[in-house]
Amino acid sequence: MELSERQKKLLAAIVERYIATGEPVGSKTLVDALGMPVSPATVRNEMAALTAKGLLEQPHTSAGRIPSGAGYRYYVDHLMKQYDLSPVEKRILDAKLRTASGDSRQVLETASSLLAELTHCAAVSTTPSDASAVVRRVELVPIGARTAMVVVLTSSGLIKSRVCRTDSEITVDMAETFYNLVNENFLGKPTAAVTVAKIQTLAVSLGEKALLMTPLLVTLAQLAATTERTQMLLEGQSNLLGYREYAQNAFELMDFLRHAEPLDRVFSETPHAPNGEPSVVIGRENPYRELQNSSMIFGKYAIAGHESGTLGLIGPTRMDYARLIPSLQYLTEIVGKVLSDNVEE
Amino acid sequence: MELSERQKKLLAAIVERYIATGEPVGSKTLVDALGMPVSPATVRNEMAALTAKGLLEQPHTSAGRIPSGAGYRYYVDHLMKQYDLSPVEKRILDAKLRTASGDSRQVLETASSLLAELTHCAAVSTTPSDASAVVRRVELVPIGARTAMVVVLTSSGLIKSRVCRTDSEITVDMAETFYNLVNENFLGKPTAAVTVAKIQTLAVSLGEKALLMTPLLVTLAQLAATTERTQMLLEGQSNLLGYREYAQNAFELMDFLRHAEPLDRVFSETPHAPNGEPSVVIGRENPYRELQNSSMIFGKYAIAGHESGTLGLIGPTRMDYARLIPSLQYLTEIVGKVLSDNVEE
DNA sequence: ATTAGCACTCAGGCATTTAGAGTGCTAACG
DNA sequence: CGTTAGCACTCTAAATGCCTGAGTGCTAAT
Repeated sequence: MELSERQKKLLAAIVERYIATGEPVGSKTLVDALGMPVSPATVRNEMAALTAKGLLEQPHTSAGRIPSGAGYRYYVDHLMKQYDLSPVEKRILDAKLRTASGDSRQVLETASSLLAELTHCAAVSTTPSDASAVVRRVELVPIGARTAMVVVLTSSGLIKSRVCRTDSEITVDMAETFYNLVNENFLGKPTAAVTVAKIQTLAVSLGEKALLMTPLLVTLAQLAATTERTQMLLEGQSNLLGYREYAQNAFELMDFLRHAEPLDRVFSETPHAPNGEPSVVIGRENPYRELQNSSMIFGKYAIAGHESGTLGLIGPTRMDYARLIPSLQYLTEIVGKVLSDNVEE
Repeated sequence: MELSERQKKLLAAIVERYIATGEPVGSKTLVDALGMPVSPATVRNEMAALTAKGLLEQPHTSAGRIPSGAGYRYYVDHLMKQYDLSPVEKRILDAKLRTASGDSRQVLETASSLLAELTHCAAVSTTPSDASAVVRRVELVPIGARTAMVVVLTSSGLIKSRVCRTDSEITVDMAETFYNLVNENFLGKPTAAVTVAKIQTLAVSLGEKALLMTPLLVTLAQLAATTERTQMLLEGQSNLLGYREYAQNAFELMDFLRHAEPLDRVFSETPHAPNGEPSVVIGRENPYRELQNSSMIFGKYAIAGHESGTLGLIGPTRMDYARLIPSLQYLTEIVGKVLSDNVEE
């Protein structure tokens, strides 16, 4: 797509103005705003050319132009000047995230909240998942006579725990049997290997102890499963209600986002730059009908060098890409850093 | 307020019809629907009387009547016939909640989700808080050389854990010092007594070990604080978008609900029946402007006999009280039961 | 006490008008 | 040739007026 310098300047101006005001922009407004040394008529000619190339569209004849999907795409890819966060803002975000450190879920929750607040969009994050993760450690914490907490620690730094009630008292002997069983069968194995099926075969060899042991082992399997399954956290859906473009179909979108799992498909199908640059999916580029009025920006965060999960945001196509992309990028970076702290050296 | 039998019957019919259709109901519709042995004119007279008593109101002269706040109130207090859940539904709810048992937060999350789904309203729940709770047990779970998980168990059955990183290695010696310190100073004490201030005074007596110990103790204090602080969980906000009455001010309400803390004030200020009956706050009775188009139904769930937290729902004033009140009541009951399981005998 | 009849009110739907913003085209200009 | 002024044209949004139908309150008759 070949554009003259003037056309580029105009396209950028139109996109930015439309993002700011939400109103179609006309030739006159444009000359006034830019202080251009040409007349509205000239601008009109250029706008007609841009429309012919498919970069702009008209809601109706007597309105100004708004960027088309391709228009936003060109803007994002070639014209946009990114506005980074100020050092102060960065430090604030840093601090807020650090206080949540420890529990990965809580880190992601705060990250999503911060992102939503920062961008006035809906923010989504997926819990880290690492197919190559193995079980590094399992602990049994006594809680009561018949209650214990099972703790699983993976090589990717995930720590998950869950309380388990058993039918009989948990004796020292039982605990020992449990640890032995775990050490022999699961430690160092991929988390995917800790399944209920595997446990059933083990139970056979346990004889009479099996009955007492299974609740603990099943809990362990459930925990292992949660480390595998990526969960979606969504924050700030209500931000979207503020935008005119969602006035009509707010309900539809909200309902789609409630069961956010399909988003994962978008995340994985979109080819993304390996250098940590966020991906941008604009309007119609989106595979889901419900999202075709929306844009998404998302990036992978890396725990100890491994890409593990995604942080993203969803907003109207008319979003402030120049500001939001760097914001998202910064947050994925520090989320990765904070979460990497959990991985032992 | 004295009403004739016929007036009661009419009021109930009007409320129920308006709840079902959302349209103002007129005299003709009413006779048709009820198959009453009187003419529309008679009904009109009665309706005029009910309007005079403040139980009905007219959106405008040429429309039918809709119930006023007082009308709903009278209906809820005197006329309504509650529809209990079917045994099948109850069993399903039971089962779904049991699978979440173990973590109290997760129980409340599922309870809220179920409630939201069941009622098509927004559901809110507060984490249990028990001022009389004492620290029953503290455990330190080794995670890595410099990382440990602190687990706190309270007499009210709450289990909270958090990962803590320290500056130096966690030796057996350190762990022992930690346990001694905890046993002597915090075990059996109210959770409110585990404060950073208290820890600082302890640190003095520790001498050189203080520096190593403080991260662990501070984590402990944070955990104790989380057991104290009631958290709010909100689910199903998007359900509200489906109702006509929220079409206008959806954003305002959503925004209010985001920071749900103020709801706690409503919960505590409303006098509630001690026999486990849910409280109902209708429209204007609500202290917050943002909620004056809404009604709330909520009840306290009890853990081992102590009222601990609240389960509630928020929807349009025009909600199906007769069905929702029993639903909420049933859920508070079983949430209480499930959470009570965590309290050791 | 109940009812039929009737005049009255008012929101919502529909067509019409008006104002204004923005366009595309053409002819003139440097 | 690129740029510009001028102008007729298009189309939306807002304003206006009319009409219809649902629903009411009142009155007089049963």
